[in-house]
Amino acid sequence: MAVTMHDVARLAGVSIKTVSNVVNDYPYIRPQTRARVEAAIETLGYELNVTARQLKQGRTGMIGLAVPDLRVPYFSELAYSVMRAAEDRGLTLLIEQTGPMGERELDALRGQKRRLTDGLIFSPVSMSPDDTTPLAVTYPLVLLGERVFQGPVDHVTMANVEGAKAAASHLVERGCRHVAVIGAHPGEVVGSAGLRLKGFQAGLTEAGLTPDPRLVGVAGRWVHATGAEAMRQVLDTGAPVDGVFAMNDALALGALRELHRRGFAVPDDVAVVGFDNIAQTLYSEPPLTTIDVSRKHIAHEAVRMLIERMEGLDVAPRLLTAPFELVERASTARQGTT
Amino acid sequence: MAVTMHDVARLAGVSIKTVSNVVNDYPYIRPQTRARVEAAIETLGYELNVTARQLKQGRTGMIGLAVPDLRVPYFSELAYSVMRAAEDRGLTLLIEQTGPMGERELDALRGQKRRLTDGLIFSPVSMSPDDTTPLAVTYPLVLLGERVFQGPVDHVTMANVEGAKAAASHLVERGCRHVAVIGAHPGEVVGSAGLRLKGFQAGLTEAGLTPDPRLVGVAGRWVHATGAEAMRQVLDTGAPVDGVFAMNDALALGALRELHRRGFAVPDDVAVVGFDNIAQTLYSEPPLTTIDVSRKHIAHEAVRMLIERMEGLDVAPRLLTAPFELVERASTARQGTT
DNA sequence: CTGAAAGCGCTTACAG
DNA sequence: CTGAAAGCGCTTACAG
Repeated sequence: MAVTMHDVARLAGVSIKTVSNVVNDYPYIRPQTRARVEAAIETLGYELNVTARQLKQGRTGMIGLAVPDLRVPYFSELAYSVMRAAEDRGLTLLIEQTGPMGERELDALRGQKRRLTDGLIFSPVSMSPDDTTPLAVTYPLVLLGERVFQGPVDHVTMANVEGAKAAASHLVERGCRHVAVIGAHPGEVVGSAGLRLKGFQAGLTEAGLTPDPRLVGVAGRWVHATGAEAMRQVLDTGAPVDGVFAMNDALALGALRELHRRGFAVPDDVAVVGFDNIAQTLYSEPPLTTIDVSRKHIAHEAVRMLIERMEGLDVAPRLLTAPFELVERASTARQGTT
Repeated sequence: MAVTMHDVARLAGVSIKTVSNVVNDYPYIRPQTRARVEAAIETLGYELNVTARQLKQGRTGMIGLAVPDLRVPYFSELAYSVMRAAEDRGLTLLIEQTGPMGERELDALRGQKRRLTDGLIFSPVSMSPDDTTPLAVTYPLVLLGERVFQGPVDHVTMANVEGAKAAASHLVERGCRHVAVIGAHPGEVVGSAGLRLKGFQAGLTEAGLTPDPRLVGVAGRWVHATGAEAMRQVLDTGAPVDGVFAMNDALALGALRELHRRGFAVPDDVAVVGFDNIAQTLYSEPPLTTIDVSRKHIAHEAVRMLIERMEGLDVAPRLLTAPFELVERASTARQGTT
């Protein structure tokens, strides 16, 4: 078997309590005792058995992050940020995938992995605001992302309405008069699609423009392919288009591709704004203006709230809204400034 | 405290051994005993304590995957594939980041997380083939990726030379005569940069072309920005260019951008081939021809080899080379076929 | 500042 | 098919 504290204690001539004290940086240890123990650890190549500590302490030091699909840049970048935030707080992050459509969300919520973590940060896709009962769990849980739940848990969301409104305003200020929106989910009002549509239309209305129903492109999933398809449908209506707000960057990149295919110049013929500020928007042709919702901020706050719950904080569910920022790039540059 | 096996045993009127048997699907249990135990589990809401099992069994059921940076699409797609492969074998994957330049590779190799996993799949970036001593570890380890190590461990690599050669041949067959390569690391011969350069030049030579030193673009890191920069430098030499092989897709997308900026049409003026087949190559403008090295295959084989080592297989270090495939898209379409 | 000892909740030979 | 019991390797009051 492996070297244990008992072996170290024996060699150092102390009790295992003292070894434990040294390993855990307990302060009041006589320097020479500490030195003897450390020498013994070195000699034997002792390493703490984390599992035994976990069993005794009733904690694992791990937290879970459940996202739909790591292949989607938004989620891999989110995972990056949450992992960094967790490390900053001395926690290990266990990433789990719930499937592109959230097929395995219930597994994540109540599966055996929950016994491996002290809490969960959960980014839902398929859960309906109508049925929040699966969220009534007995462990610390923080919800992430775009849906608004009245549920019994803490929640970090983003400025969907305000961000979309800023995108619309930016396009109008730039001179656009026929602004399409890509990514709508007809009938959905409390999810990110509904909120971003609402903000977008508010931005147009405030500028004195009337939203044109022909310029609303529907896209169920928010990926490149559906963005191109929705752009195609909008253009096929024959309505004039000189600006596009896509509800996320993947849709925007798909729309960009369809615009190119049809011979539209971006930004001179059509200006485009996305949402999320994923890394590849820096390198699209042209680089994409987008709404940054600060994943770093979201990650940091989510970890902070989760730790508070893990430490026993007992207050009503909290809702935090991360700030946004419009990042201007070439896809909305004014003519002649490209 | 939580409900334990003892509580279940008491309620069901059996010993905890029997409860354990039921929980672990031990076959020979009298049906009515099993039913009583299952009823008790249901009544009490019992859940197995995974940590206690881990301590007793000396295994955690987790394996680690150490990659540099989840924000890089190649690695997030790799993580996706490895997680799926691990799940297929009943293992939980713990993803770790070693930093964009591999700053924390040694931590991953010998840090405390290694006590949380039964083995490690490690994708190194900064480790030198000259010093493989950090790889002489006491736990099951499988190396992933592009460097060739003579080290003491199993290794899954990809067809770097052959894939690059196929890319070069494809460009030549298509009619290119002035083919640039992007991503070279001067002086490096056994890493992926060296191998892909070698394969590329072999492809040209075999076709009777002479590699032009002005057409070798150096790029330390392989990201969009350095790809654009390397493309710029190659074009600035004034040498004619009608084809580009980029050593990975990120470089290719950066090069694509620089070509657009300068007014080159792709593929009509310059054809471009990348390497890796990351998802966004499907949606670039134009979609990118690239070398697919089958992350799914790599992931599956790496997990398989690791499990064999975890089960005690004691043979000499093995080297597996994943197959490749040239994926043709519009960035190398012949004139008139776009 | 340090020691002796209980116990976290399982699994697993060993018996029967 | 099932039970009694040891023990995985720690942490932690409790004493001193």
